[in-house]
Amino acid sequence: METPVESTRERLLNVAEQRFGEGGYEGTSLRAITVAAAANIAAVNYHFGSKEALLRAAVARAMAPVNTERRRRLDQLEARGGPSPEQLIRAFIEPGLDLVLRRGERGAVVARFIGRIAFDPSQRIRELYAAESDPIESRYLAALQSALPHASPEAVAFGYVNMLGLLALHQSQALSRAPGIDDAEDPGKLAENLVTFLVAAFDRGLRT
Amino acid sequence: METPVESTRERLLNVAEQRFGEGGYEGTSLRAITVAAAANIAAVNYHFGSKEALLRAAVARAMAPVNTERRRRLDQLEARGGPSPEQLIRAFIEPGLDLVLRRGERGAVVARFIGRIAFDPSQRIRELYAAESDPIESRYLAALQSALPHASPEAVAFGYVNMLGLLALHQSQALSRAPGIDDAEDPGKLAENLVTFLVAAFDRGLRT
DNA sequence: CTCCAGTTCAAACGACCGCTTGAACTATGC
DNA sequence: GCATAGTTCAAGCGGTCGTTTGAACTGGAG
Repeated sequence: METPVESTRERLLNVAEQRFGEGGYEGTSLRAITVAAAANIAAVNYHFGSKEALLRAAVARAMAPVNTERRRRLDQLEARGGPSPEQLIRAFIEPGLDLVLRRGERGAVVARFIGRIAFDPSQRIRELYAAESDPIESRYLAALQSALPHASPEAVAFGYVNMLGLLALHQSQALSRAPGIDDAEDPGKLAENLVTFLVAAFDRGLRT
Repeated sequence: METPVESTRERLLNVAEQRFGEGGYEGTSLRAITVAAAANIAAVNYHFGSKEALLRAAVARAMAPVNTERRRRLDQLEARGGPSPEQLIRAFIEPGLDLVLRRGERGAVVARFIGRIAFDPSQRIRELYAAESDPIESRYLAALQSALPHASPEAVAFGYVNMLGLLALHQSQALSRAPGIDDAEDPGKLAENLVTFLVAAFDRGLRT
């Protein structure tokens, strides 16, 4: 059996990250969420205040473990000194794919939610995601720069946004329509493929 | 002065690709489009039939020159025989960035529109884009496979979707919030950076 | 001038949107 | 038993959505 009792607030967050991940922010109505969560519409405004506040809470909850794991890995790598590009890329990618995709059905839902919100059509929504991941961004950029001393800051930043984008893309599962690709088959294999792809690009694909 | 006469139909398409590119499909209302196009709301249903049909027409019109150029380049490369991965990547990326970004303000609008629609939250919308680019997809996959005989079909497909995704990402200008990145500064330079990045990834970043 | 197909228009349709209200329910502390 | 704070509820608010309607306008053909 599932958890016997789940608060209305938790049910709303769970359904919100599922529906927002499927249809985006604009494409998902509060009514659709509350019906699926067996809650009253007013419950959203009672517990969160507004639709956007519900999204904000869902993003914060979903990102928290990913951010924590990334911080932990960065701390660990920096303590040992001089991490390689591959180690840094792993420390960024794996918490986003592994940690989240390995948690079964719910993990995939969370991953898709994060990936979808990160590149939502609305800039307002994207900034909401960015605010949640910004604190670690500068740390990664600095660490990558140290690991790639021959690359210009612009080149490092270019590689970073590409890494961020590709991760979000695979998280959102928006490209599963592509031929011969079955992302969710083995998350670990996907993570390995993505890391290999990015390591090669960082190593030899950045203009000075 | 601008073009003196522009049909209602053309004005609707122009404004549609601008607004859809800014706010996404769900986030843009027909009223916002028709007001900006100085047209009546009913004109949309008269000329196209529905909101989705307007989007479909806008996607078709925006993709047409890109597809044509990609086909032309593929024909040319295959006529000469045995194109390299870099040549194939250029033949895919440059029509999407160059050809479209070099056309000034309107070009950037078209690019953002295409990039945004390609990864819209709604699967229905994404398929609408996919239908427009599918015909060439299989040609690219086959050509890439020939150029990378050591890579498995899965690896080639993986590289292809990453290429597609990164192109869409840079077209959509969704990552301009990132630090030190100014995509639109020099589209040619962006194209070069992206090609270099992808060539390295394809050359050494694909698992067998 | 008349006609007519093509196009544009103001107005309204029903449906759905996010959000609010005020009452009803629930559980805990006294 | 009773008050009280926390939570849920049905109902409805004003507003916007995509779409439709039927009339008005337009310009060229006969």
